[in-house]
Amino acid sequence: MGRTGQRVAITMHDVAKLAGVSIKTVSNVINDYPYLRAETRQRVLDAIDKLGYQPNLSARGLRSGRTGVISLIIPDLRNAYFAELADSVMRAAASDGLAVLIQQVGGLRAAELEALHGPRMTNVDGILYSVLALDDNDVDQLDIPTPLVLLGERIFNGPTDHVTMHNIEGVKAATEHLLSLGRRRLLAFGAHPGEVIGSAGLRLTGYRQALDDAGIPFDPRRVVNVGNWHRSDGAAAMREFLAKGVEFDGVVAFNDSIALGAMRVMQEAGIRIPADVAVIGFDDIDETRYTLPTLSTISPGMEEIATVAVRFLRERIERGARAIPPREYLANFSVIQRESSAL
Amino acid sequence: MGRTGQRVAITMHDVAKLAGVSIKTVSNVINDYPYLRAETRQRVLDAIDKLGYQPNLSARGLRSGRTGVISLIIPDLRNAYFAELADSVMRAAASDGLAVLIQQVGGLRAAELEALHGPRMTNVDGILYSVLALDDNDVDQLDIPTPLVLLGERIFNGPTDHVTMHNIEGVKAATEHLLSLGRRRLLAFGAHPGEVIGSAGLRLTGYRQALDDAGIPFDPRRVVNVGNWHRSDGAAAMREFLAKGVEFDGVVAFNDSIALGAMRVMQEAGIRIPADVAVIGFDDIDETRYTLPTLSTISPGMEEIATVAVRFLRERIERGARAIPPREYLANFSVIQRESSAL
DNA sequence: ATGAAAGCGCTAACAC
DNA sequence: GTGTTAGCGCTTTCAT
Repeated sequence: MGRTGQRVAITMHDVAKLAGVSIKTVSNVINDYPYLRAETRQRVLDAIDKLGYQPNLSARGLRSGRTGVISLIIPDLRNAYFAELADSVMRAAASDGLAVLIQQVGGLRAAELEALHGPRMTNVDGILYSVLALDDNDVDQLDIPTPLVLLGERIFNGPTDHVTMHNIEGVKAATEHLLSLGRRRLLAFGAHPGEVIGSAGLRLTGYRQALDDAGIPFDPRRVVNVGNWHRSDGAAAMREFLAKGVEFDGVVAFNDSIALGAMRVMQEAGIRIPADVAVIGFDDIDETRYTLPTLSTISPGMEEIATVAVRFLRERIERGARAIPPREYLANFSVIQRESSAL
Repeated sequence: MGRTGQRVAITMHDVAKLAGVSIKTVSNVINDYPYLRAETRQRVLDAIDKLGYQPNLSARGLRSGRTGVISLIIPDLRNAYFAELADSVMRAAASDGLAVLIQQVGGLRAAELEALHGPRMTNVDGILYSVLALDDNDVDQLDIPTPLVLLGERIFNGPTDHVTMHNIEGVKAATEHLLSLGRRRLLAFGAHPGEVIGSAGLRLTGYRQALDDAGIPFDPRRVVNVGNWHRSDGAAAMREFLAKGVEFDGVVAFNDSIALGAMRVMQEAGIRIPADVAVIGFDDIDETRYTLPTLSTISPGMEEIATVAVRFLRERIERGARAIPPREYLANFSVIQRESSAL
């Protein structure tokens, strides 16, 4: 069959014959083997050019065990956060000559396991896995032969590298920012009941720490659960919360999307932002710069996360999946003040 | 070397030995060959299970010429439109058992050509190509052995399938919608000077047709160029346009992102939407449902585009890249009226 | 209904 | 510096 979808493919053999050398020499040229006569190399290069030869990546992958492809497991590209993460990862990977196979798993446990253990992993050099459905109890599931780097907050102390953000410190800083504006009745917006180790759990901890440090009593009525973290979920949760009549003058939202959904609902209800309620989000997705008002947020250092994650993965690919002890990396964050928390 | 990154891999041989059958029988089981004794099949299945065998996709790809991977060439995932397109394509592909390798080319000509002609294409069964940098003059570049389906507007009458949207009719309907509100001084927002065949050119044509049909003279001062179609470009273009002092009471934006950027700038300038200026966009990206005001738009039938494009590509993969004459498919669109063009 | 054997295109030992 | 050869793990004739 030969090259995908085509009946006849040009192989190294054809190039070798045309250049009057052996197939090994062609391989040497392609792989930049240094000890080649310049004239030989040029003859091979000419032949490659003339025939339009392209190396067959499946064959190379089979023989060498390297495909030049890494897989990125994420819940959902419609979530702006993950779309931006994917973009950053692809840029970082591209500069290492790696292609990225994105696997959307929609937060489904079975799909995440399939992506980790299914046959597709025989075809990629490594996996970047943004954990959502698995948690600390599933650490065993991460013991796979393929080089693996974890993103996200659900699993710490796994058998491999983990690159993530300062969740607690970031939300603590966000909360302190609203406190510094004189706001005292702050919503923790985006909690997941009972969760401790996921993003929602950590961020709630950051919120509580900031209140504690400021000597402000924690009021559980001001903890608002938001199941998923899409805009629509934030809107729905805020609608429901407003119906309860609990007073508040600030919103610490656990991500930007739900902050924007909530902001929209508050504005419908005649609440002025930031005059009546100050709002801060988390993620610094692009659209926070263009909403009305623009949204203050925590920039979690996504570019840094992507770069480091790809570097860690490349190191594991090159030196062996288990050759490096597990590493933990936390990217730097910063508070971005915009109109939604202006003075 | 064996399975990626691991020194020892379990192969069909191991399974065959354990099950006491030949390697061919194992292959038959895996590929659902029907004429197998149930008992044999079960014995093989048990052995697969026991050993944790996974077929090596590189080997299968080399031998069969099928990798089960298609590539999606798009400019940029940070653009919500393409993120949503990628999501839709991946869902459609997943239901056919295909994985998707996303290649971000950033609208760069060299990168698009590389994605079409580079070695990576030997590793995928087919390519979905959202054209941005190439145009009608590059039709020859599309003559590749890999099955190919085009998306977007830059190239018509190529040698292969083309799945796209009703650009002219969609913007015409958008324009008519604002006209039906009594608005007469409408901006065509997002033009590309001199472009005819791209999205911007087609959409401008739709705008002009609607004006012509309504007997309203075309005023070139109300055609606003916007280079890229990101939010920030829309904001910048609107800022510049407002400085000119040309009056207007409606904006027909050529995509949602620039509409949102422009809306934000108009609101800063004290313009009320829709009271002073009605706005309609194009694409129906998710966030148009949550902005203030929500954005009226044209829904271009993206789900349909993704489904049909994947189906066309699958047909070409199965029957041969050149076995089917070129097809053209236009998805259905609809006008979505929201607050930005409320009465 | 199952087995034997060839070979997809490449890389990597090992010669020379 | 360059050529020969084996073999990665699978699918696919061809036998039986």
